Amino acid sequence: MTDVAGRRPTIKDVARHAGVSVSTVSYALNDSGPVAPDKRARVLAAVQQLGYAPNQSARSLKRRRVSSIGLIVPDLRNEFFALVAEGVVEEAQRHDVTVVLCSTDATAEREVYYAKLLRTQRLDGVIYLSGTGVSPGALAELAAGRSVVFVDERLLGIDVPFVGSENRRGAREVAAHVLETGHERVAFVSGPPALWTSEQRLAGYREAVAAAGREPDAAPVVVGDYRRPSGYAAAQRLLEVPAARRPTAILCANDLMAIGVMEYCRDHGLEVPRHVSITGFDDVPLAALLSVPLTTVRQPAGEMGQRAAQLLLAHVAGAAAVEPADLLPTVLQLRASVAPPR
Amino acid sequence: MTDVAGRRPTIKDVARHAGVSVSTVSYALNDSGPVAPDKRARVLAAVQQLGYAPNQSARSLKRRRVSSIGLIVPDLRNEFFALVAEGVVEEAQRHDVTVVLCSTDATAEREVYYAKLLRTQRLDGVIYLSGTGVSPGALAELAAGRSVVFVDERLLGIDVPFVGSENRRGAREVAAHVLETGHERVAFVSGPPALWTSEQRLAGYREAVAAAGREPDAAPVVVGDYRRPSGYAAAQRLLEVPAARRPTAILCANDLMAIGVMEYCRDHGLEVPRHVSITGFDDVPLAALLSVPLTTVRQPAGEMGQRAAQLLLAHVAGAAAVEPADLLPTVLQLRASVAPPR
DNA sequence: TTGTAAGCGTTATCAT
DNA sequence: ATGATAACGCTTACAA
Repeated sequence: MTDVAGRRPTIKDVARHAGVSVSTVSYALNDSGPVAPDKRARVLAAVQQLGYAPNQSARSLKRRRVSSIGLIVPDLRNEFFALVAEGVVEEAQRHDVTVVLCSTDATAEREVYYAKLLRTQRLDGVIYLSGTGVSPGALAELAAGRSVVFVDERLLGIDVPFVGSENRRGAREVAAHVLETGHERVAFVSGPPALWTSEQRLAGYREAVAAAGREPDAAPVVVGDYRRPSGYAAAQRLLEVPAARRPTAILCANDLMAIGVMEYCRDHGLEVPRHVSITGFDDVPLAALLSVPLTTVRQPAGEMGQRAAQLLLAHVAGAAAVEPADLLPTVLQLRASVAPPR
Repeated sequence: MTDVAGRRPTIKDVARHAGVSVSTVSYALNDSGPVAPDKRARVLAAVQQLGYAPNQSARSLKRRRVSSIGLIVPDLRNEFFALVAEGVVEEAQRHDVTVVLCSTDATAEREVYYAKLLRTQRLDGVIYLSGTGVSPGALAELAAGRSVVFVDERLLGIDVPFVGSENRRGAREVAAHVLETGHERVAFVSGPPALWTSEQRLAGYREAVAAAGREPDAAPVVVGDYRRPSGYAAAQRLLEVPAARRPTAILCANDLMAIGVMEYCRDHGLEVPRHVSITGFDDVPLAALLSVPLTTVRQPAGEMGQRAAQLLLAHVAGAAAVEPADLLPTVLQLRASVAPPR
């Protein structure tokens, strides 16, 4: 397959083999210059015979770009992030661009580690799904000069392209739905305070409560962290009170926490939705498959990833330009986990 | 932050700034040669001031390795693969090695595309989770000379390091459990025929059936494809028959198909496990959260990813050597989806 | 149309 | 201990 022993063939080997110069080979392979038909054929044949593949490092060094982008996600085990990642990879593949996967476990430490790493790697761009909301020097630096697109989570104080969905409207709608169903005492389990999505979803919830003319006191908020156990803990705090003060509906800032709440209910003999109605946010595939299918708000996860990649690649690879993207629409998913109280 | 306008600082800039030669800078930064303490300090200061970060393309070109590995997965939306991916990324991070994510949607076409791509990229190695079992030229070529580790799915006819679990024993155990529970008419929904895991799990099932002294006829097999809809379809075929011939237990070659079977049951008024017992394979996190928690076989997904990365990096980066890895143990997870018949 | 040669930014060899 | 300098393999003026 190769004809040179030991090392992989280089463009020089191909040139020699085809009896042409290296530039001709390069021209032929990249369509970057005129090449006589017969020489082109000889080049292609030589490439075939030698099993030649250009060295990307050399190419990147010369071209000053690496044809790959970074993808920073908090945790692939959260289906929402997995869906976004699939969207990104699919779009990147269309442009023969490679995706470097960085999973941070939602820790600031690892987010910073990767921000630095990606800077060193001189990637063409980065798609950033923050799990912490922290915006320390390293991240600002990452964004500086480099092409970065934030997805899902928006970092304040940095002016960077962003792809997200209508968190606020989604939250308002699902809350309004619950209130219209007749619930008097509702509660909200929010995400981590520093995050834009947390803030937006909470705001939507409060708007709905206000629009329904309820006292804010009748709509308490417990702080969670978007993970399942925090939903469980929140349920404990909310439900271990005298029945008269117990909320009849618990709205959660994401599906994972809603599942945590459901687990608590199951463990403590509370039926959903008979005793407690529950809602989530994201509509992960799992949501519809739960013991009690979860009423939630769908974010177009795959599309978000895809659009982010389009946006980035438009900057980077001169791909077709894309609208700077407003907030993508969310869709209310009505399922069995919400019913009138009592 | 940078002092040269427009372009990013190079090692030359650092050298000039620190008043030393480029080789000294290189020595200082890589601990690859002797450097006087004061000069080292000056170099570090210059690096800091200029915000210098070495150009990876140049470094890779020179070093002849890129410090990154490829990860080919069928689909991150399958939690099992997401878990493996997390394991890989975590281990890679420990060695400052970057992971290039390739998601193939379990199509041979995309598997081949990525196999070629990774070859061109001259990655240091590839971790390969096949979703098709195809082993055409491109893949063999990928494996040739390159460091490749297969995970979960083993490709026959190629001698390559492999990390997997005891599929056969796991399947045998769960099947034995179901049979011991008293089921007379059982059925199996297998994975795609070409895959090693399919074949192993089917073999385990058959062993258990034989060990229980049952006629093979009393234990039919329906072919699925490891995806949810194929489980649904299989259930339809198995359950739309006269009650007397209907299996009382359906064993599935993975969790996703088991979920599909459950959906069918839900849609057709069949209670699990009262009318039908169901089992899966993988133990994805979702399995325990289903309306009826699923009896299944746990594969140590994260650990598999981690070990694969260790194995690969030992080859590649001279990391600590690792045992060539036998099959990792599986663990039977007994849950509510199995009960005695009737 | 084709070839020669000058970089791209590192690393590492070899003098000093 | 330090510094020139020659690769690494490719792209792309520029020359022929």
